[in-house]
Amino acid sequence: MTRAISAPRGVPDYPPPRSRDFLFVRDALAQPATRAGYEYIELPVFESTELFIRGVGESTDVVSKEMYTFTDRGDRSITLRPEGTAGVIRAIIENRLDKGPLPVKLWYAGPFFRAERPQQGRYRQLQQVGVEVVGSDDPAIDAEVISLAYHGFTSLGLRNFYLNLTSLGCSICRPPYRKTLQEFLGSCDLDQETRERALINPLRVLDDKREIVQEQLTDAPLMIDYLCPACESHFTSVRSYLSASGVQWRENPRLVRGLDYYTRTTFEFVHPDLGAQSGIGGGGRYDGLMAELGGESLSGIGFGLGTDRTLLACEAEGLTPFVRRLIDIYFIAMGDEARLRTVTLMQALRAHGISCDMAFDSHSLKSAMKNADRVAAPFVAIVGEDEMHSNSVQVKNMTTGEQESLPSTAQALIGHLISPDRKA
RNA sequence: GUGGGUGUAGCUCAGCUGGUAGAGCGCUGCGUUGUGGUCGCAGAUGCCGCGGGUUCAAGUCCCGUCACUCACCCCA
Repeated sequence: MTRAISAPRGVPDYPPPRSRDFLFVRDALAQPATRAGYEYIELPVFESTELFIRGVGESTDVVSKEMYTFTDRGDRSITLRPEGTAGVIRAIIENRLDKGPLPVKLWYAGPFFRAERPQQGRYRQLQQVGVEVVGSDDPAIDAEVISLAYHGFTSLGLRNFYLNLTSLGCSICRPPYRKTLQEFLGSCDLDQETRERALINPLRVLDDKREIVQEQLTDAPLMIDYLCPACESHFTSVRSYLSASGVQWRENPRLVRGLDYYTRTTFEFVHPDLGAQSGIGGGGRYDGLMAELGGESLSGIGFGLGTDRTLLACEAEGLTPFVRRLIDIYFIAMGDEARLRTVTLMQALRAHGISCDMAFDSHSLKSAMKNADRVAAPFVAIVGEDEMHSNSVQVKNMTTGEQESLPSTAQALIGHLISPDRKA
C-alpha cells in the first residue's frame, strides 16, 4: 500500500454529509440578492497581480503578505484572488457594464485564497458569497446591500450575530481627520510596530485589542465626529433605510476594515461564538475604486460573506443539519427482470422531480432495508417475484411502518408520495 | 509570520511512575424462508502522525519534523 496524499495546509474539505449544509448555506446567502434584481457574475479565480496591488492597496496585509502569487509561462505575474471586489470591478470595466443601465448590481460566489496561518474558521482557501453595486450614491442602496447580508443570515435561523456599522468619511473629510488622529497617536505611548501602523493606517490602531493600547485611546478622535455635511446626511439616511428594512445594528465608530478602498458606509457582521475568527461578513462603500482601476468615475458598495464561517456559526447555534434527506423513495429489486423494471420506473420518477435511489450490488433484502434507513428514505419500494407477477410494487412508509401494494407505474407512485394523508 | 496545546481503531477518547494496546459509538455477520430503525449474540479493524535517539525493552522519555488546534496578527 502506498502512502496516501493529504490536502495542502489550511484548505478544507467538505465531505458529505456536511457538504449538504455547505451548499445550503451558500444558497441561502445568495438568495436575497437574486430576489433583489442582482445578476450573477462568473469570474476567474486568478487575476493579474497588479489588479490587487492597485485595487486593494499595497499597504494592506492582504496584499503585502497574504497573496498566492506566481509567474506564469508567459512571465506574467499572476495572483490567486484574495478577495472579490477588485475582480468584479475589473470585469465591470472590461465588459463595459458601466456604460449600460445603472446601477450595476451583481453577485458572485466561490473560492478565495490567502496565505495565512490556518486556524478554525481561517482557511487558505476560503469560500465567499458577495455582491457589488456600482453606479449609485443613493443611501437606500447602502441599506439594501446591508439588508441582503443581514437577511441572508437570519434566513438560516442565525440569531447570535450582530452588525457593526459606521461611516469612514470620504476624500474630503477623511484626510483631515486622518491627520488629526495621527497627531493624537503621536502623543500616545506606543510600541514600535504600532507606531508604524499609525503611519500607514492610523484607523487600524483604534481597533487594537490590547488593553494597554485601548486605555490610551479613550479620548481618541473618531471619524464619525469629523464627517463632512454630505457624509453626515448620507449616513443619517442609511440609518433610516436600515430601520425601514428591519435591520438591527450597533454603531461602532472604531470599526475598521483591512482594505484601503472603503469610504463612507462600512460594516461587518460578527458572530461571537466562533472564537477569534468571528467575522462572518463585511463590506462597505468604495467610492474611488472604479476610477482607480481605470473605469468611469462611479461609486460602489458591496460585501463578502464567509460561507465557511457562516456554516460554522450555524453549527455553533445548533441549526444544522439543514438537510437530512436526499431521496424520496428507495427501490429494492430482486431478480434481473425486477431490476430492469425498477430502472425504468426510477427514470420516470426522476423526470418528475422525485429523487430516488436503489440498492445496487444485490445484497439481502435485510441489508438493503438497512441502507434505505441509512439514507433516511421516507419510502421504500420493493419489487420481487410476487410483484413482477402482479405488476405491482410494495411501498413501505418508513416512519409509520405501513406497507401497501401499488400498481407498478410512475403515476401511482407519485400519487402515493404526494397524497395529503402521508406526512413523513 | 510569532507563541502555547494536541496527535492512540471510521468517530470520541482511556492507557498511572517505560514491559510488544483498550472502551463507547460506528462497521460486518447472525437471531431460519422477502423487510430497516429497538434489543441480544458474535466478529473485524490499529506503521499508537512521521523520522531519529536513550533503553534489555517506548504509545509511554528526549530531539526533530509534519498536521491539527488555541491565541497574537489579520480577516471571510
